[in-house]
Order: sequence, then structure tokens, then C-alpha cells
Amino acid sequence: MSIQTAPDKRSRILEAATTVFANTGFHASRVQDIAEQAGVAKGTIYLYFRNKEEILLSIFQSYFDALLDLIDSFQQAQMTAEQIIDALVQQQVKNAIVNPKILQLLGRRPLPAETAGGGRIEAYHRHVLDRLSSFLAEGIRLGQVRSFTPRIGANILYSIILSIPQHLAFYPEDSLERSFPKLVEEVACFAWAGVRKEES
Amino acid sequence: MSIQTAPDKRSRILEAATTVFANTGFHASRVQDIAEQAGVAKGTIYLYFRNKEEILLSIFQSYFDALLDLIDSFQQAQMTAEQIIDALVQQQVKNAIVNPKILQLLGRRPLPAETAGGGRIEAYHRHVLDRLSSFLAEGIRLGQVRSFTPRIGANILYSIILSIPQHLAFYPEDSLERSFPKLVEEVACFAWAGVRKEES
Amino acid sequence: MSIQTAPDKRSRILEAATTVFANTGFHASRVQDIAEQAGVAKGTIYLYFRNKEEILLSIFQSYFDALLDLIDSFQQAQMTAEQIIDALVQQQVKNAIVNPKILQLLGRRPLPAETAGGGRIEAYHRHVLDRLSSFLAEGIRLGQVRSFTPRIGANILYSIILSIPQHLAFYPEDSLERSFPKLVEEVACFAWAGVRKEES
Amino acid sequence: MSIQTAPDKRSRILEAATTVFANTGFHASRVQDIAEQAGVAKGTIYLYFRNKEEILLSIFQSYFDALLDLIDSFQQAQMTAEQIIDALVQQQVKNAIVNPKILQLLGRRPLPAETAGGGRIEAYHRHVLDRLSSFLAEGIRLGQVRSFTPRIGANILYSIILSIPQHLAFYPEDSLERSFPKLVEEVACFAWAGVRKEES
DNA sequence: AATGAATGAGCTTTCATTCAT
DNA sequence: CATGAATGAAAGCTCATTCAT
Repeated sequence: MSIQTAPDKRSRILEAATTVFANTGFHASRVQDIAEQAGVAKGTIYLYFRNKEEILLSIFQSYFDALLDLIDSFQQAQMTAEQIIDALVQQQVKNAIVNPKILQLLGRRPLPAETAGGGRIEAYHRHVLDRLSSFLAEGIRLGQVRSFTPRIGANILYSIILSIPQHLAFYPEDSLERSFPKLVEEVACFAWAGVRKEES
Repeated sequence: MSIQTAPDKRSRILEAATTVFANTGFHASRVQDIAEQAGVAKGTIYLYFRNKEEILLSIFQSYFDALLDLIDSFQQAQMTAEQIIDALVQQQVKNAIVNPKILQLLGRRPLPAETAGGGRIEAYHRHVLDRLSSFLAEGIRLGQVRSFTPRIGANILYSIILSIPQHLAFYPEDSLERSFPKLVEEVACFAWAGVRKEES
Repeated sequence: MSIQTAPDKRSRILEAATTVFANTGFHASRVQDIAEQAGVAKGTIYLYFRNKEEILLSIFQSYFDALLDLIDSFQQAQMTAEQIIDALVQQQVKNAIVNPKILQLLGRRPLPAETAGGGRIEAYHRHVLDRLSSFLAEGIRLGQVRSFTPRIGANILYSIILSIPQHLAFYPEDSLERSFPKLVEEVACFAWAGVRKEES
Repeated sequence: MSIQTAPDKRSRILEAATTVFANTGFHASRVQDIAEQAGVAKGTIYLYFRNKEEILLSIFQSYFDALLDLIDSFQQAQMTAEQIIDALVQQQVKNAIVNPKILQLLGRRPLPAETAGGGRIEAYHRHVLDRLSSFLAEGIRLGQVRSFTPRIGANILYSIILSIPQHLAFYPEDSLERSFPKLVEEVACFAWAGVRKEES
């Protein structure tokens, strides 16, 4: 029926949900809205997701899976802490420009009490923080990184990464293509400056 | 009725709402819960607040009013950028330990579209960012601060500040009194390192 | 506001629900119907009952409470088995004429699997059966009643009682006032004949 | 696909539905459940039945057809009222032990208003009652049966029959094989005692 | 004939808000 | 001022039924 590429319905729903959630926020989004955006009936959504929350969790999951894969690739490539920071920032800026909505949605760490998905989102964040902590600890060991508490540094680094989409939402002028390298460079520079070992 | 000091009812409700919101999140909190926590009847709340959202906005307002006052005091005291960062971090860590719940609640920047209060929260964040930008611009002018785009630096700085309560939620062990100075020192050091002008 | 007697709202809802359930059956009755019948808003119902099922259970409860009270009174009055049967039949016919709808509703024993209210209805029936069994056992001991398994006799007796409203639903002509004594007499006679000890 | 005898699909569905309905009750049973139990696809069911209700009606129909056939056989065999009662009770006890679930399902007379199948079930019950009435009237004419209103006696007799599965559900110990003759004997005796003409 | 993905009407229930007392 | 019973809009979710394959 559709001449367009017809990606599987589950993806269509996820895409639609991302748009709707990002535009309206999770709570204000009605399942009906997602259905309309996806061009399917309300009931169809429940063939692919147990409930509204599962849709949100799926979105988070894809994002975090990609992020954790990226981080794993750092490890395999034996990148230095500085390279890692550069790569993370670059990736995040890129994502934030391509998918501003979803990144804004994802950047919000949940309240501990809003145990969305029984704490699954919190668990994802914790994974990322753990990996970042490891990198920093390794960097300290190798003398690339200033000596500080890794988990504190990791949290700050992570916040900086997550703030990028927020920044672009506040200052849309920085989303322009020509601003891209400058933004990446400045953010990465800031982050690295906070981390690196002073050269004596 | 109460022999105790009876702070005006509005404050009681605000305090109660802060507790309830922080424990359960805004959407999952029922007005009835707030009323019970405050020891008033549900209807009474509507004598002091137009609706549930207004309560949240009032909480935000107090927080931001205090924060902006604090920032104003920096200006009056003609503090250097480094001192400002120190003071901000110290204040935030202090608050986060005293009122962990509310700070976590407040630290979440809204989605642009969740026009809570018609964008009033966004406006508050923008105020803070503007002031921080000014400080950084001034610092650049004075040669204390590395030369970068102030609004970018301000956003990063602000994210770092806002991440503190999240950090403490993830790592409760850092909330202990004896961890306090170390946490302040490390965060401030990180932030300042990202900002300061390299000594040639 | 209302000039009529204003029985407490809970009762109004129960009465309305009885009518609606009896007319339409439990499953086909919408809460909205009950609300309309009771002249209250849908939400009001949930101030008095946890959910739709609780309404049904309340109806059952009142009926069974009255029935069990009646049965208790038999015991206190030291009535003979024959008198008890007479009284039960008479009461049931009376009720079935006054409240045909509710009695038809109540006469349906639930499927074991439809554990409405977690088996509370089944428990009520069991109570009644237990009492009837006791009476029969006592009657056997006293030589008034033929010697048979009390629980079997009790079940039959109970079925006869419960069949009365069904009978009147099938044969409305027997609901006429003048038919009343005849119906009572015939049913009681049948039941007693099945129970009594043959005079040798 | 199946090597086993493949009884026609319609029967398979009916059997499955009987199981499912009996286990869960009509309303709580999903068409999907029936399909799974029958090992067919949901859509297939609609090739054989107009809708879910039609399945239930078919089940009732088979039961009543058999019952009415049985009753017809009484007439042809010129059985006395006592023999008829004996036979009915015996058949019902037998059925109730073999198919306890379905009999419990069937034993529930519908609310007049639950016009299941537009009153078709009610019509079946009415058929049975009419036949029983005839037998009793004939028995009265022949002097075997006490003189009473046939339709009243028929209703009571029918209730007794229908109560048997309920009894067995309440007292599973009476379903044991060795209890069988006693149960039949006691129920039939009770019923016959209510009916028979007193010997002067 | 058989399938099962898709549909959407319709249900129960919640809870912010109102207002008569 | 304070109350809390009453309201009813609104939303998530189910499942009987359809129909393209």
C-alpha cells in the first residue's frame, strides 16, 4: 500500500513516540498521539509494546546500547583519555544536531523516585558512569589524567556530555553547521582541561 | 489549633509539596498527598495556589530567587571567576546534602516543550546562564579566564553545578560530612581547570 | 436541595446498581449506567466503592446478612424443621415478589472459577448450606426428619429456595397477590415431603 | 498436520470453548484463549461461529438437545413419573461427574435480561420445564403423583436436577465413584418424595 | 480454508478542581 | 478561611471482530 519504504511497524512507532515525547514530554503525550503520528491504530501499539512506559524504555535502550557500544570501541582501540573525550563530545554534538528532540529527552536523568521501568534507566546511567570511571582511573594510572576521585570526575564528564543537547536547545544558533567544529572543540577542550594532568 | 509556631499555611504547603514531589515525582504526586503531608484539606491548597503546577513553580521560584541573589552577591563583592566557581559549588554541595530531594527535583532542566508555567522555568535557567556568561566574559576581559565562547562555557559550568545532586544520589557515600570538603574541592577544581587561563 | 427523603448516597448507589445489574447483568452494566440511575456522577461511585465488583459484593452481602440473620432466628426460636422450611419458603417468595430483580441476581450461584470477590460469594453460600445441614442433622436426631446425608438434603433444599425467583420470572402469573399463599404452600409442601420422616 | 483422528474443526473449537468457559467463565474467556486451546488461529473461529456468544449458544444447544432427546425417550418408553425422576437424576449425576465444568456452566439459568442469544437459552429451559410439567400433569391424571400445580412442581424438580453439579462442586468428596449410587439414590428419593401421591 | 496483524469502540478508573456548607 | 464531597474530563488498555494475504 505504501510506496515509501515501509520499515517495520515497531520502528515506525518508536520514531513516532520519540517525536511526540520530545515535543510534549512523556506524561503529556497520549498514546493516541503516538498512534496518529505513526499512522497506526491505538491498539496496534499494544501489539508491540506492553504499555506506554515500555515505549519510552525502548527509546532509552537503543540510545544507551549505541552509547555503550561506542564506549566499548574506545576500549578496544586503546584510545587515550583525551581522545575518548574528544570522541564522546563529537558524537554527542553530532547526535544532538541530527536528533535534537530525542537527545533532549534522553539527557534528563530520572529522579531516583520516578523509578521508570523499575530503575532500568538509572541502571543505564550507572553503566555509563562506571565505564567513564574506569577510563579515568586508567588515565590516572598512566599519568595522563590528574589524580582525583574517578567517580566524581566521571559524573562531571557525563554531565558535560549530556548538557550539549540542552545547550543547543537554548542557543539554536549553535546548531548551524559552521558552528559545529567550534562547539565540539570548545566543549572537548573544557572537559579535557578539567581532567588532564598539569604539566609541571 | 497548633501550639507550635504556625508558619503561614502557604509555606507549610510548599514544604509539604517539596517533600512529596521529591519523593514521587511531580506527575505521580496527588494533590491529596500534598494536603495530607501539609495537614490541611485538599480545598485549602486552592486558596493559596491556582493549581498543582503553580505549587511546583513556586518551589522553583524560591530556589532560583535564592540562587540569583547569591549570584548577585558575587557581583557586588567583586569576586574573581575562581572565587565565584568555588562559592557556587560549595553552595550547591551544601544544599544538596541538606535538601537532596528538592535539589534533584530542581536540577532537571525541562524539555523545551514541557512549557511548565508557560516557560517560566526555562526563563529562570536562562537568567542563570546569562549571569554566568557575563561573569565569564568579564573574566576573559580581565585575563583570568581562557578565551572561549562565554555561553558555551556558562552552559558547561551550570551543568556541572546541577550535576552535584545527581552525583550524591548515585553515590550516597559522598554525602557523608567528611566527604564534603573533598567533593567541593574536586568539583570546583575541575570546573576551574576548564575555565582558567593557562599560565604561559 | 432534595425534598425527597435523601437516604445516604451509598444506599442510593446500591439500589441503583441492583436495578441496573438485574436488568442488564453484571458484565453488560456500565458504571456510567449505575451513576445515571442513582443520579450521581460516575466518580462519586468510587468514593463509596472500590470498584464495580465491590458494588455487587455489597449487594450480595446485605442479602446474605439478612438471610443468615433469619436463619439464626430460627435457631433461637427452637423451630422444628418443618417450621423452618415454611418460614424460609415464605420469606423467599415474599422477597421475590417485592424485589424480583435482586433475587434473580442473587440466586445465581457463581461458577467456582468466577471467583468474584475472591470467593466471598461462594463463602456465603457455604455458610447457608452449613446452617441448613445443621438443622437437618438436628431434625434427624430428633426423629422429625428422614435419615439422609444432611449436606445432600441441604443442597436440595437450598436449590428449591433459590429457584423461587426463577420460577416467578418464568411464570409472572404466579406473582399475583392471590397466588402467593398457594405458591408458598406448594413449594413448602414439596420441600417438606422430601425431608420428613415417613410415619410408619 | 495431525496424525491423530482430526475431528472436524468445529467440534474441536466447541470442546476447547467448553473447557475455557468452564474454567474462566464466559466473560473472562478471551477468544484467543479458545483458539489456543483448540490449536487453531483466532480468525478460524470466525469461520465456524458468528461470534463468541454463538459458541456458548452452541454448547448449550448440544446439551439441551441431548437432554430433550433423553426426555423424549422417557415418553416413548412410557415410563412412570418415578422412573423418569430416577433416570433424570442418574443421568445428571453421571454427567456432572464426567464433565463437571460444563455442567456447572450450563446449570446457571440466565437472568431474563441477559438476553444471551436473544433469549434462546431461556427458551431451552422453558422447553424442559414444559416437558416436565407434562409428565407431572400426566402423573397426576394417573394418580401416581400428588395433586399440585404442575409448573410449580416442574420448576422445583428442575432446580433439583440442576443443583447436582453445584453440589459436587461444593463437596468434591461426593464425586468419588463409590459415592455415586448413594447420591443418586438420595436425590431421587428426595425428589420423588416431594412428588408422589401419599398412599392413603 | 486458514491466518494473525490490525483495528477502534468502549470500558474502568483516577484525580485535579470546584463549591456548598 | 477551611473543608471535603462531588464532579466529569481524560487516559490507558483490552479484546471481539475484520480482512488482506
